[in-house]
Amino acid sequence: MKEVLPVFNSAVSIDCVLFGFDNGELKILLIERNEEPFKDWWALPGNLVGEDESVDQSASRILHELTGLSDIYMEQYYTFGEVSRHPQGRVITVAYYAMLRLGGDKALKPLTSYAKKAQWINVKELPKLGFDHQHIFDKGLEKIKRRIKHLPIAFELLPEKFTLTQVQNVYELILGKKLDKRNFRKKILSFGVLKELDEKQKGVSFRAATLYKFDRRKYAKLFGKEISF
Amino acid sequence: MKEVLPVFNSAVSIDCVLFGFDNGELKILLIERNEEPFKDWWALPGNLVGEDESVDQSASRILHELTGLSDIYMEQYYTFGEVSRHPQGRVITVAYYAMLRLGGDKALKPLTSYAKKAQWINVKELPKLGFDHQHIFDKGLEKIKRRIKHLPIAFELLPEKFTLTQVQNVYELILGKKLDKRNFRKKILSFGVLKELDEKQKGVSFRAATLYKFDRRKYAKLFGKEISF
DNA sequence: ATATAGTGTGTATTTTTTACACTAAGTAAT
DNA sequence: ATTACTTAGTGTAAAAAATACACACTATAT
Repeated sequence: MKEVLPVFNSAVSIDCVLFGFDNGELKILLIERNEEPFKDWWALPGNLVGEDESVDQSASRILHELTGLSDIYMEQYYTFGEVSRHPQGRVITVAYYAMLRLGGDKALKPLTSYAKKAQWINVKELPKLGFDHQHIFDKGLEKIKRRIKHLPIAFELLPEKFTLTQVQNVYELILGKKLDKRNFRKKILSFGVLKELDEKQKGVSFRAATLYKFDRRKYAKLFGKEISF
Repeated sequence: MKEVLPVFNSAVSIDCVLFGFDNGELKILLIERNEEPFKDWWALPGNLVGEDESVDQSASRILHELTGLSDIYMEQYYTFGEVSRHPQGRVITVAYYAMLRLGGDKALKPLTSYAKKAQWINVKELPKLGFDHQHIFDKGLEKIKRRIKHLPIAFELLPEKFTLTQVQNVYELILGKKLDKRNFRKKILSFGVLKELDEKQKGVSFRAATLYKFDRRKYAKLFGKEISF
């Protein structure tokens, strides 16, 4: 298959921006690096692409190795290719994002010594990140802001069963503004991707809210909202 | 600056999908290759990224070398990273698109022997393309479809001065469907980015249409249309 | 003068978006 | 059991946006 090898002009890496929602907070998954450069710094989970895997496969593998998470569907959103973005040489990085339900259950355990640990960190209290990862994160946040306005993708952040107020909280956190309760409910239900359950919220010291779940089938049929001519 | 070179795991290339509108047709810029692999095939203008240029810079340079075009603002839209997409080895490619006004004036002249020629080709009569370029093109077309519904970016395809009917033609070609004339005009003017000129279309054997031009300042302020909550 | 071909325009209807405030239900404390 | 507290849950009117729809105008060519 390989006749003439192309010149290798840059290494290629993956960086992952994983958003999670927990305890009313929007969080992002970071690792504490155990290798130079930026040893002991916080950074996005990322590493070099392998020679025998597609970039999509690579993203899943790298995320798994650094955090122990698997079966996370991530979407590619941008490739960062400034010449000096990596201090040790030319590395072009392909960025992925995903939105995730956090449940406390899944423990984060790096499977390699490349990361000391992986941790969910509130986006409002981000530490200084290595490389150009702050920039990559910023673009990722922009991306999901646009995204949740087109597809009601934010359900991925929620537990299996959730209340409408929780959904609204997620939207408000991502968009960074308050929304009207009645209008929000009308709208979100109008997408037709939520199924009302016979069940109520438990363990609260006030009127329990109805639980809903997300209908993946109907969701799959939804496409972006667009200007109509 | 470089302390430890990262492993080179893949080469990185750029491919450009340039859309142009001319003579009522939506066209795309292709080159006829003069090098293996796919010698004598049509392909998207593309080549390897240089070590001392960002991917954005690279895209401009490569386009220039293969077609003679310069000062084209291109936007990155996706990175294709399947393992075997290039028959000679691992090459991950970053795809860019742009929309361009065609005027016949600018001649296309490859500045390197890598391409025999560059030519605008009607998207309805695309030849078989080398590599996975058909796929890259398809994704690019999807991208601009979504794009023109959010920003009235389609003006980039039109000459300096144009009629509303021309604008409508472009939209109909890209979206692949007929639009209502009165509603289209109402909508497109409502964006407030068109300036009506005192001038009329020339050289037609029927009532001449009013010419408009595009107001870049107002355009810059426009952002995507979004779901409101 | 007439045929032709594209230009240019308005209104009524429907749908979507927005703004806005009170009652209902469950828990906890007394 | 009454009360206080806290969040859940609901409707309507007004404004804005989207849609559907048809004919007269005007420049040119013959």
